[in-house]
Amino acid sequence: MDLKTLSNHLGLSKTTVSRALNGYPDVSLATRTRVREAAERLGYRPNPVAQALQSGRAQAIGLVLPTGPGEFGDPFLLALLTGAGKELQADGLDLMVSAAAPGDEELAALDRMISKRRVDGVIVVRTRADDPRIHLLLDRDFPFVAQGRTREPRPYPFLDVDGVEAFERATTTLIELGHRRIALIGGEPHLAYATHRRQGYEAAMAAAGLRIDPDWRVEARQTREAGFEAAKTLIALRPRPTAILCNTDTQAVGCLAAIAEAGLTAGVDVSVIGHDDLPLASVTSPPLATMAQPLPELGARLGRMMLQRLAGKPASELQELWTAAYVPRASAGPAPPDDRTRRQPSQIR
Amino acid sequence: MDLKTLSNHLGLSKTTVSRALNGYPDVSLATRTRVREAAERLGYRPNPVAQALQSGRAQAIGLVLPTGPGEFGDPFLLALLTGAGKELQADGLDLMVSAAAPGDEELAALDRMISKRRVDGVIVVRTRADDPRIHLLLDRDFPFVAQGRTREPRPYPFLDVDGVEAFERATTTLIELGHRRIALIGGEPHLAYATHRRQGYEAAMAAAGLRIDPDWRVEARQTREAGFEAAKTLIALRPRPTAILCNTDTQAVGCLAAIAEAGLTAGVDVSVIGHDDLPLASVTSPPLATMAQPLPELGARLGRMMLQRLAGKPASELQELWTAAYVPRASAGPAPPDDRTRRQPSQIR
DNA sequence: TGTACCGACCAAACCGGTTTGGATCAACAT
DNA sequence: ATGTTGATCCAAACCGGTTTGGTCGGTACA
Repeated sequence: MDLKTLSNHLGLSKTTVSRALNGYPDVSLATRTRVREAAERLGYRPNPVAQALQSGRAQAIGLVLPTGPGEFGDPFLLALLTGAGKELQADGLDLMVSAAAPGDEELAALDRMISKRRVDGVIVVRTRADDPRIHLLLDRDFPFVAQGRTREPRPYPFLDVDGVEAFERATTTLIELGHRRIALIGGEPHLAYATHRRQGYEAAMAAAGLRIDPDWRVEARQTREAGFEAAKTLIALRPRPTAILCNTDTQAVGCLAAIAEAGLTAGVDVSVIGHDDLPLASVTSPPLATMAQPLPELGARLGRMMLQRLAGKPASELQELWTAAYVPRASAGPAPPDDRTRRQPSQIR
Repeated sequence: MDLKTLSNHLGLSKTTVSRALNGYPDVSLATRTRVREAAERLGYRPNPVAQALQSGRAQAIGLVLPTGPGEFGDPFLLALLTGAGKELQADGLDLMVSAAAPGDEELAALDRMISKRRVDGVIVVRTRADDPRIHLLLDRDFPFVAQGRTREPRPYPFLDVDGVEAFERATTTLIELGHRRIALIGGEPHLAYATHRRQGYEAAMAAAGLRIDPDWRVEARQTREAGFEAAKTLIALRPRPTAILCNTDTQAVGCLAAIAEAGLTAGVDVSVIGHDDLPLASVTSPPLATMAQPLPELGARLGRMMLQRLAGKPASELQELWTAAYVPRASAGPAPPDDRTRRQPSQIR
């Protein structure tokens, strides 16, 4: 059922039928309702491909999934995608997904998407500190929204969860539990959020007047294995840190394994806090305390921001910073008593 | 840079340039190469929307993600999506993703996709025993491939991992470890794979001459909580089952928690085997033995099957059954000795 | 010399919508 | 009687490609 068939059927021109369906006022109300009823009854659906050709808009948003070896099957991304997809769908936009490993492959996928004009905008996920995707999109003046911030000075729309604040709070939480020797397994510095979280940790330590031993601050990749190795090094230090903050839950899981292997108990001898609240965080032993992001809501908001961007809202008004929630679990407990006494001798005397 | 500009630039007609680029033989070789070089140099890219309108093919494949409350952020789906996406991309097809909860919403999403003709084919994931999506697609004669089988009698393309074989093997493995009282936490019967896995369990028990106590076979939803509750019931039985097979890892994780709560040790007092090899399976305590599916390969194969289907290959030649791999981990250990002796008294005397 | 055929190229139609720039006609004003 | 105006409706152009059904000049064959 196409427009021509429908208009013949009604004894009207294509033009009038089209305008009637789109609610133009130069079609009489009577005709308008007659056309709409016939369209409904005959199950007429405008061909979106033809509409796209005419309007120049593809009615679709692109999303390139970074699926590197380490990031395989990340629940984080799927949740984001779901949230954004539903929001876009409500406005008749489809979601076009392409999977590519970070780096050239990913940039090529992005380039293909936008130069083929199959999408009207792009959602960039897992922004990196110096992100070539952001450069590409800004250079081409192509509409996009980013999940996360970069060092890019030009304004662009983003939605981020405040990593500084999150790790400030995680660190403060540990300090309030009596910890003084708090270590950090940070992420690789090219990841924007890794840098932010490190800054939050440093700020909270400084605010509490606690010195950070250089040995306490290590960098590791976002894998379980890297977390395991980094934690082993930290545990071997003397005096041993009583708490370890991990850049992500994935690392934290490796960290828990290292603690167990050393014959120590996580949450008792050494406390651990991660970030992301991945599904596995609640099933580790002990369950992992972590900073949670409201993933479906983040995705939904990204979708809505994309719509607003396409509607012409300036980038500078589309920049939001959300706050992570602390999820207390058994891996974060009070500092071991001997440690407390050593650091607070006045209370003993 | 569109076709008209390019042809003006070359002093040729749109027709000739189009035919040159598409390699028609009624354009002289000289002209053909000249056109191709100019197109390359000027960065001409045919507008896929215009091509889609003309050809009637959308150059995209649809995929509806079932994202119900319980299945939020399933790594399984993302891996599948990635594998399929890469394969399709190689053939110039994009992947259009829509997220919807199983049920009416999901069917509506599917209906929208195909009646809008925005996709040339559909990949159906997580097939259910009596799947309305399959009915819809077969009724409309719309090309698709399914991940998993249903009770549908009409032939259609599918790629499935043999659940019967997988749980036969899991059961046999437990029997070889000395277990005799083996219980099953099955999935809801409307899930095709749940039924298959149950059949495999029953077949292996029968083949070993072992009776299945009716109490040992319970059904539970695909959640951690349901697995926890089901396992609690099983553990309370006397004599207690020495091994529990779980329909999915998600349930198995709950099962492990129930075992720990009862003061028992998984892999020693009660062995557990799951299915799927989710990332979290390797970090539970103890690590979870499970049956693994080669997810990226499954996705890639689904993508290639879709291409073959579009190329006209008959459905009956696009039906594959793959085999899951057993991943031994500490949650599956030898049967407790007292149990063995009771069941094999001849060796004691 | 006529005509059949072939290689190389092209104008126009087409895909299915939307937009542009009228056309038609009744009511109203001058 | 003559414009003017406003309410309706429509033919044709357009979006950017592909396909159809040619044209045109030259060579081969009878």
